[in-house]
Amino acid sequence: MSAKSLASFERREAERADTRAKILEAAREMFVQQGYEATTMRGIADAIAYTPTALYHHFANKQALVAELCRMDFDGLARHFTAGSLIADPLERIRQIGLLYLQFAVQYPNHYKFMFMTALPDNVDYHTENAGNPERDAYALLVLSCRQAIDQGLVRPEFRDPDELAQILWAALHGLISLRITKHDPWVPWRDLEHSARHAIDILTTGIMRSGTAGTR
Amino acid sequence: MSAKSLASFERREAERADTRAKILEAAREMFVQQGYEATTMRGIADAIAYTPTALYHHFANKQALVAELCRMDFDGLARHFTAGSLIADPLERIRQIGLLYLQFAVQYPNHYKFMFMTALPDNVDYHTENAGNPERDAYALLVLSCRQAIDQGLVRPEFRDPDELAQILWAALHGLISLRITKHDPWVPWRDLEHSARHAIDILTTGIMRSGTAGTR
DNA sequence: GACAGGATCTTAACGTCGTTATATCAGTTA
DNA sequence: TAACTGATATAACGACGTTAAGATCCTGTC
Repeated sequence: MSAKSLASFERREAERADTRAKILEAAREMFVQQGYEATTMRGIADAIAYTPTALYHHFANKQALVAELCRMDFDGLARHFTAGSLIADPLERIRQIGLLYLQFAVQYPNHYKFMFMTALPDNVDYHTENAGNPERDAYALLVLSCRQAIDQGLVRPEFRDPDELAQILWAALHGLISLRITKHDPWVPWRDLEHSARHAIDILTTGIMRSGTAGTR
Repeated sequence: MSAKSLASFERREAERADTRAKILEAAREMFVQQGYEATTMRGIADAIAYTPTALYHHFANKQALVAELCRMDFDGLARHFTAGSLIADPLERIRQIGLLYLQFAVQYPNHYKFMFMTALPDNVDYHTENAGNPERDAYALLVLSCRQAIDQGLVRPEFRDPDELAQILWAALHGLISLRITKHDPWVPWRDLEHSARHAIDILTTGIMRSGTAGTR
């Protein structure tokens, strides 16, 4: 392969990456504004002046496209958390993680909906190589904080399992967020989300703490 | 209108109600087994040997059909709770409501998914006249229990709002349930649902209680 | 008993979706 | 220049929710 051919090969590859990025960008915008179901392959193609078929040369199908967006969003969430990973006190850090999580959900509700409220088929694998790394995986960060809280004797002895603890804490906030996203009826007189979330975090950390521990906040 | 015509009129009405019930029954079964999206009007029609068009003479569209099922399921949930409404102590009753809620979700996961994890368009109204009645509306029962707990001085003074309290409690369990329904990946090492739910209820009630109150369970 | 009216159901179709088999067309390579 | 390769387009398939137009059958009236 000549030097020239190498250069053109690289150029072609760059072009390919470019249209791929354009597809993702258009898909992200449509998805964020209209949600998963309302976003169609035809619509994405229209937005960037391609035919629907062209998308299938860059992504196997709609799910693969959407899995790629998902991957990027999980990375974004992890980055959203790095600021909070510095606080030393585990319980205080858990509180901060909760508030950052809420902030992410409020800021990007459709991303949130897609990341945590959409069941993807089993064959779709959107996990990065960062799984388990607390600096790149938000769940791992939460588990780590729980483990430290347990190890430092801050937690009631009934709750020795950091994963279970992390799941309970996560679920409490996810429940508040997802119920509001899903059920916007007048049936339930919803209270202010951030206010409720702060109270929930307060209740949970208090309920977890070994009685006599300082920091009722 | 003669006596005979009245009788036949009633018979026709009964027949109509009968096919309507058949549609609902088939729809429920398909929905419970395959979920909302996978259940098609054509499929329901096939199951009861009608054409898809026939369904539209009984329900305006798929959403209306599904709203009717929803209405019935909310009634079922409320009935699921009447057994638990008898316990006198409010906090203990809240614990029992939580466990019954979990039991319902485990027993009818697709009903649950449909009732609490599916966003219906705003124009769909599936609320019965029972809204607000603690004996027929599960949310109202939970709010009532929270209000009684507050009134009896069992709750920390920060949490005076029974609706907010009810929403936090509900959300904590809903989060556990819905995350497991949605995210069945290997990314998170999920713990046993019932075990986690019992711990969550324990954490929440402890976190809510005015310190010094008896019944740490 | 014949006949109009209305309710119930069917036939056939429309427009949408995700997806794919086939064709086209450009740039690269030989 | 001719073959090759990869990106894009055309046209179509089958499935979906839904609907317009007709068929069928029972009812009540004359």
